[in-house]
Amino acid sequence: MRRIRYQEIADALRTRITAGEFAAGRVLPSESELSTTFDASRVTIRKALEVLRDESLVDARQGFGWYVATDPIRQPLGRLATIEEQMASDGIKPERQILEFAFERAKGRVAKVLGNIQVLRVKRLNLADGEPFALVTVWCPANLAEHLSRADVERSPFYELMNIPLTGATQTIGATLVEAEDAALLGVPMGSPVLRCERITESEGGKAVLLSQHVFPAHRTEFVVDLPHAAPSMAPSGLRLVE
Amino acid sequence: MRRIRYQEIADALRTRITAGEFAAGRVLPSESELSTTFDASRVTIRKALEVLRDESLVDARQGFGWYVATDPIRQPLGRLATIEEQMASDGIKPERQILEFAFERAKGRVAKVLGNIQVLRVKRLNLADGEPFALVTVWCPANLAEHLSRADVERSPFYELMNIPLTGATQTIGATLVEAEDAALLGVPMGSPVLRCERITESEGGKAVLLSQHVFPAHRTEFVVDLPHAAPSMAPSGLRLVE
DNA sequence: TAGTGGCACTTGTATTATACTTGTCTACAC
DNA sequence: GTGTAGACAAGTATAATACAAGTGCCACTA
Repeated sequence: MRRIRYQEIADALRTRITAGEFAAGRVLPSESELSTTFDASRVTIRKALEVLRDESLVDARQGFGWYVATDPIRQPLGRLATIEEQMASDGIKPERQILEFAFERAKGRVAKVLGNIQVLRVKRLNLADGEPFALVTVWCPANLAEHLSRADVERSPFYELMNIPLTGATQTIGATLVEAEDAALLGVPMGSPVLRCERITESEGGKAVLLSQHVFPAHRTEFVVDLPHAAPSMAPSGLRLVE
Repeated sequence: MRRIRYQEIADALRTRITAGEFAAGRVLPSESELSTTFDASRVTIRKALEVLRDESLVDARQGFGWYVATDPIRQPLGRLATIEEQMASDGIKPERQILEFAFERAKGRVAKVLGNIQVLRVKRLNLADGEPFALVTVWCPANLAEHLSRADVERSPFYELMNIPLTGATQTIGATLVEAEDAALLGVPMGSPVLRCERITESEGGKAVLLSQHVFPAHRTEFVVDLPHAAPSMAPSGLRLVE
């Protein structure tokens, strides 16, 4: 069965666009240009583009050209897949095992970040295909966590459970040797390197509403950071010296 | 993929301005001067400058000229300070020590990223106040590195020496135990954890033009990543599993 | 010395022309 | 219904030009 030509072209363009070949806001090649590259008449190219316009993937202005539509929802999709999406696409089933679940008074680093208040502390082991790959402790102000049950945090990621908008986060990544207790939980030998990550998640107004510490066995995990513009530095951007 | 000309020029000017090429309060080249250097009409140059004025990056006075706006608040938007700026503000003097400098044929991982071509390989030790904090190896296609001398790469960061525009980079961060040779160079005991980072820097069109591998002693360094919008995931965004 | 005018330069703002784009139509073939 | 080929209208970005108005500077003058 032969496919209709303009739909073929639409498919080709769609994949190239969703692959990020044309960044948002940039202009596609003109109809006549595409006409020569696809060896099709301008009318056919137009039909293909109009299919994509119906999908609100692209748009056009007379005298200007075709450009990929700026869809804010599509943006995060263009970035790196989160680890859960990656797992899902790999057919790996993520599991969570709650180790600790307690309301208590913030102290030390937690009090410094969230304030000297009552907090919920959840310690959780994340597994991929039965293998542990992350040990996470999350602290959340008690007044924002009153509706949460132990079953809730076992079933869903924490960020989905917050019923206030989360606007941003700052993340610190370092490396250390694994501690004895963590080694047992993660199933790695003593002396293994681990990635340590602290994340402060903010709500509107820049107020910190979540503090989380993550421990990843280094042999199974790595971070990938996309930098839209290379910083003029000898060091990868974001690195800093600690005393 | 076509781009609107004046936006291209605005981008070029923006990077040059944010890179500090024109100190705050100083005057930019005149419109007609820019017109000849960019080989564009004055109208187009004006449009580009007006884009930057909307970003309150520059401003103009009739009969005087264009000057970069003195807006210190804008700085954090220019993303995190590089490690060199941080050092400068701390009064620490960065030094570089060239360990290896050789033209050779790409092989293995290097060939996979840059292609099977002739490359320049530079291995460099970075020091802060005389203390080593990073071991960096950079591979660069030979045809882009012909003008570089050993003294050049000792004096300046690599990214400043490239005379083609660098548009972005992808960075992978992991942790391992230090290798014997690296331990000696970095002055850390065997069995210490280190942060390992691989960075692929791209030029226009997404073509990889630099491959660099970095080793940082974990006790002195950590990464800080600002996430404009928190990803809905239990894991810090960018983490991925390795086999 | 102090003031003034001229001059070269700048930005601000038009106008015109041109090349290129999309939008739309007709005619024709399969 | 699908595709090709062509033509024309309408819209856009840019180039080239011209001129008004503001600024800085310097030589000249009283």
